[in-house]
Amino acid sequence: MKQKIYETSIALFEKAGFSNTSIQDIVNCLGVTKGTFYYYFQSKEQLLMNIHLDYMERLLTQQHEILRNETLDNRAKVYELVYMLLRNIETQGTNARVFFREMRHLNKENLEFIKGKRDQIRTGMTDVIKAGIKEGEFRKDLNPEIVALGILGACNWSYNWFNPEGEFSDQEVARIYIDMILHGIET
Amino acid sequence: MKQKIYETSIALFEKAGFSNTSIQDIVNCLGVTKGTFYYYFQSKEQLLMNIHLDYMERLLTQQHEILRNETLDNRAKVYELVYMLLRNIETQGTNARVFFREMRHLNKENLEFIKGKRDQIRTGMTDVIKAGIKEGEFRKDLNPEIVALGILGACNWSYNWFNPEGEFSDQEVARIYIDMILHGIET
Amino acid sequence: MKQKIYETSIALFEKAGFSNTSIQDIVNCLGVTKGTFYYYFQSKEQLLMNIHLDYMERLLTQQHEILRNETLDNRAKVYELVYMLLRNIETQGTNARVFFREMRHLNKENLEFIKGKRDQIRTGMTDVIKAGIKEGEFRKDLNPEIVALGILGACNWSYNWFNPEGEFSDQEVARIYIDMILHGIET
Amino acid sequence: MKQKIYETSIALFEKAGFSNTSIQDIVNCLGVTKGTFYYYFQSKEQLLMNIHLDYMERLLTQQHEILRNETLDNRAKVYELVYMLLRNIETQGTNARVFFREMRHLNKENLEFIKGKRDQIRTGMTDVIKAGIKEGEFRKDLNPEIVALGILGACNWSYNWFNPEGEFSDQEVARIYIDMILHGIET
DNA sequence: TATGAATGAGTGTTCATTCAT
DNA sequence: TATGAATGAACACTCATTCAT
Repeated sequence: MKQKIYETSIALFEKAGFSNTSIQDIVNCLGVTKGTFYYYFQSKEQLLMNIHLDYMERLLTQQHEILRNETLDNRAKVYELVYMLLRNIETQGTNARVFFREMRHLNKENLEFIKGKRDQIRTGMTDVIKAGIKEGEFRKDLNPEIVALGILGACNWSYNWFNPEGEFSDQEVARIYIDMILHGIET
Repeated sequence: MKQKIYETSIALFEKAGFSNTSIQDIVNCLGVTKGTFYYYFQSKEQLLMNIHLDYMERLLTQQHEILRNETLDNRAKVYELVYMLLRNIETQGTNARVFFREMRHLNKENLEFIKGKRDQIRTGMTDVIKAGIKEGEFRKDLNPEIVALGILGACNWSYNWFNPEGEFSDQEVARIYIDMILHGIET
Repeated sequence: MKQKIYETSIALFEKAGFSNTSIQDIVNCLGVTKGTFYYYFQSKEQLLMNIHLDYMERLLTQQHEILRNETLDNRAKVYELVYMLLRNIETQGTNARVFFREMRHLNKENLEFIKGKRDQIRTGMTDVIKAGIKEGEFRKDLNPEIVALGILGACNWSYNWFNPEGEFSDQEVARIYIDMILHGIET
Repeated sequence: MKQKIYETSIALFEKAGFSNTSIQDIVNCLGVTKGTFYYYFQSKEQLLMNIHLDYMERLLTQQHEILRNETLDNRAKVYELVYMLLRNIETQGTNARVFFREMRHLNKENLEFIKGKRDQIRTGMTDVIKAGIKEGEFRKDLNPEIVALGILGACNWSYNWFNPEGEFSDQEVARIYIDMILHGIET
């Protein structure tokens, strides 16, 4: 039941937004009553926090795998990170959209916590860029912080438009992005 | 007074979000009463729509200037477009954040309208990429639609982190982005 | 202008009801502003009271004419009274409907006053019935008060259905009513 | 509780009118909160609709009983119908007054529905008159539609003045009305 | 004679949450 | 484990009315 509430909520939050989805909407969808919701979740926000935590946990685990993989050079790591972000947005489109859109409905404390996690993603990317510069793989005249933010922006923004049924798969988009990031678009 | 309500609203919407900002909050800030708000605006949503229209209008006007400027080659146009987007996010940070975050609170009809405008920005960028490919300025082996989305993502995402008081100005960020986009980060 | 406000109000009150018609609605219809309304009328209720007073005044004047006409016997007076009531509902349908429906929106004092006037109509009818009984024109075994209320009910109720464009004119309805009242419907 | 809200509402609607009775007024009367009202009723109007439906249902059931009673001739049926209408106005005075006065506060759809039901009462009466004319019980030179409207008017109007504590009972009024309707008031 | 800005009390309605059962 | 009745605070919005100009 807890799982069912969790999944139904995500689906509804994506469709109508967190604010516009009432507990009543959620339990109506499941044919139970509001009491049931509060048996499993302390509050509406705690449910939202759960969704965020799960999403971040998954991302951080995958990032961790990539970063500690010593068989990859930094070029390959950037590729894997970009692909990982896009893949998660594709395979978990609903969760991803809820994550990116509804973060602001967390209270201050929870928000800080999630922002901290999100920052780990950013610093992970930044560190790879920095390492690549050190190793001579990447140009040293481009600020690694800004470059990382640019790459993350390109990836994260795709939650707005990425369509799994569309012409391009997550892998193809990742390939194009990496090609552009590594070699530029100029002839 | 209309202008004062408009500006106060944007400030509050940014701080707390559209849903979490009540008309009461807005008018309290100004020391007037709710009636006054409704004297100037038909509804809370119409105010939000006004904010969106203004923001898009400004962007589209500036984009138009760039696109029709025949002294610029496509490389220069991409630069100007990137700079324009970042500059607007810097100089109108508050408006920009409200724009990107609260779009979903428009009703269906208004949302479609604004999405149409937003699409003009996207096709503007795409067209420049395509033209650049035709002119031999840009590589022909990278899909222009995806490239455009990548560039816009990198730019737009900056509303999340861009800080006018920070180390880098909009112009510097634009320069780094363009350098990366045109030449890549690889050595 | 006062007259224009007066007439527009009646039209709107009939369409949407007194409560559901705002001063704004009224002045919008005339292309003026609310201040103008309050220049001519002290309050929304005072306007309603004016409408009621006018309607009653007209009715009472006409009733007076009939009652003091010595060339008519009581039978003829009943006919004239019935015809007068129906005619007013026909020719002033809008006013009539506002009168009958919105009386309750007057405050206590005004309501009492109007009810007093309305009672004069009732006692006028009752007195004619009583006189007719005395003169031997009408049966003495029917309570004149109840009979008067029955006749008034039949007439007044017609504001609910009377349609000037319909099959029957006010005069024809009056003739049928009087025939029924005087002779009954039984063979 | 639902029943209590229902009854309290009717009482208040009668006293002050539908528009002038707020949900707050209703729940104050019961010492509960507005939430409770909305737990049982979807809206203020739905409650009004319930009141109307109940009233009409009761009337139509009773009418049905009379019409299908084959032991009654048409004369007797008219009597029973008149008595039924007056009896309901007497015994359910409050409901009746709310019914007659507040019908206009229903929305278009609901209003049409209720008007349809009300029309069944009218056509019921009309049909009896027509049948009576066919059977030779009633005069054939009086239009049955108009006659029916006259009778209904006399009856329905009584919601304005009928007082159960008054000199005359519903039965006595019905007897006088029927006598007048059948035989007329002329000597 | 008319405007237009502003008020303030009120409206119907929503909803996260609680709690006895 | 789940219900269902109830709360109470909040919300967007309306409107008759006032008043300086």
